[in-house]
Amino acid sequence: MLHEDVVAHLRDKLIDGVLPPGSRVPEKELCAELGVSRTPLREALKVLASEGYIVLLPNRGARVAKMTARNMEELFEVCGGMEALAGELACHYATDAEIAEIKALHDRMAEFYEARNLAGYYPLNRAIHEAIVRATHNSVLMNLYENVSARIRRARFVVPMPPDHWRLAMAEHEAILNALQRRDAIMLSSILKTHLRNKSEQVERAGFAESDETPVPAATARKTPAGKTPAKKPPAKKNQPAKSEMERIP
Amino acid sequence: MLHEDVVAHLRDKLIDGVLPPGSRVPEKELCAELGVSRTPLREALKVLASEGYIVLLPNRGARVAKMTARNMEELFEVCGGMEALAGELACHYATDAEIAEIKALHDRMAEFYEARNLAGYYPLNRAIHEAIVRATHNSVLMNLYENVSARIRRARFVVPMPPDHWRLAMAEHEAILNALQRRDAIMLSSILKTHLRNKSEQVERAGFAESDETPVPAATARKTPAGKTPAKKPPAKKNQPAKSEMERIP
DNA sequence: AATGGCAATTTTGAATGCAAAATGGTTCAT
DNA sequence: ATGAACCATTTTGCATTCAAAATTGCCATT
Repeated sequence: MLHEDVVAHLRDKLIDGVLPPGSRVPEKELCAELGVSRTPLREALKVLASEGYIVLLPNRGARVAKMTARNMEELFEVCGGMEALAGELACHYATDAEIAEIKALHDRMAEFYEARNLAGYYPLNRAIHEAIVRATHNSVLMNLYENVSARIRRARFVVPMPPDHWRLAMAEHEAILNALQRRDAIMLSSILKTHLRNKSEQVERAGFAESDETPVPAATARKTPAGKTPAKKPPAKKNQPAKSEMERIP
Repeated sequence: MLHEDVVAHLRDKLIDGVLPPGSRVPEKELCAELGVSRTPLREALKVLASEGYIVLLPNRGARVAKMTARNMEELFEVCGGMEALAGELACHYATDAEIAEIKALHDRMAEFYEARNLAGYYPLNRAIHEAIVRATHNSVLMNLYENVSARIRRARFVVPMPPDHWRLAMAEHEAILNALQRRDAIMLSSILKTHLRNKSEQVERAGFAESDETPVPAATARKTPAGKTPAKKPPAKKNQPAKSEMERIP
């Protein structure tokens, strides 16, 4: 299964930001790196484009999809809707065992919160949300959620976590678990949507100005940016919507 | 843009049921039919697989995704969640012009309802739902909705429309328009979810038992577009190799 | 020096070719 | 007769090749 491997590998690279938003996707170098020919690689690019990670420009190759503030907003809106739906469905369809499992995850996460261990907290937070989605027993929703949440995850490197936000998030998680245990669909749905909106606002406040205009030129091993030594651009473009670089999509 | 053409063409074929669920996707014949080589066709298959229309079996080619009752249920659940979200967002983001446009569509649809013209009614019904989603100004949601609703549309050939169901649907649409005009997000969201659930139940009642086990074989040029009247189960086995085709998905 | 045009190179998109796997049919042993 | 094993054919997956488009570099002209 070479094809799926290539898709998975590239998707991870895109989620992890190894290939920076706005940059070109260098077919040749990726072929060399993965040890495959262009055929399976191009197939993978088509798939990743349909998943929203990259954009295909006819006769001009692929570029990594940018993360604009608006785009993140959209993703959060959709993700919030999905989580709300997941909560509602989970209240109907989750088994007691699944709810117990989620409680276990929650308790472990709470311990990390008490210890103020963010690195331990994050994975469990994610695991809980994924477990809720799984508990819907709705594979269509699982797939779409995986896509949307992964696209959001691309932005995770810019989120700080102020103490009061963290406290609020933890309180919301208490309410989430509580509503799920009572199988209160309306309540769980509502809390999850609020939870996501808070996260969205927090991310928005953290700001995307920088990723809006990465002047990143070409490619993979960018030891030395060949193009135009962007080094000192940041202050200049702050207020401008900055379509300067990437918007060459005529 | 040859690649996109191939994807679009095949997707239409899949939505329209020209390639029946469960059947093999004959690469060679589609190449001949579309006048392209296998390379762009296979790229298209990968994309369609990621969109959920077909299933790729390693070293065994592609098969058209089946529509089981459970799968339809899942799609309707997700679609309902999306429409509810769309209604909510549309109340916030729609322009007055967009709402006016939706009202215009609604009024035209109402006329077809009065005339009991189902063929005229359906496209407008769909146009209204799409317009609501567009009015969210959320392109992520638009893309996902397009995918989910198209996958549901594959099942449309089995839905009858009893008079009282139609009356109920029309009443719901009145309420939808009303809530949207008042920008009552909660209400609109709720009505849309109910509206979809009703449609889902109606479709479920119509039944999918048949498509759960379509003995349909290879399927290249199906002149008879998969009418819901196979009616000839006995001879079906005779005409086709039958078993060697379908159930080899271990 | 800056701009415009032209040729060389690179990159993209699709067709073809080739090895491995699966499928189908036949033969042969039980 | 059943079915296990073998070989021929088809199909699949990927690599390679080829033509067209875009990008780049160079030079001439202003």
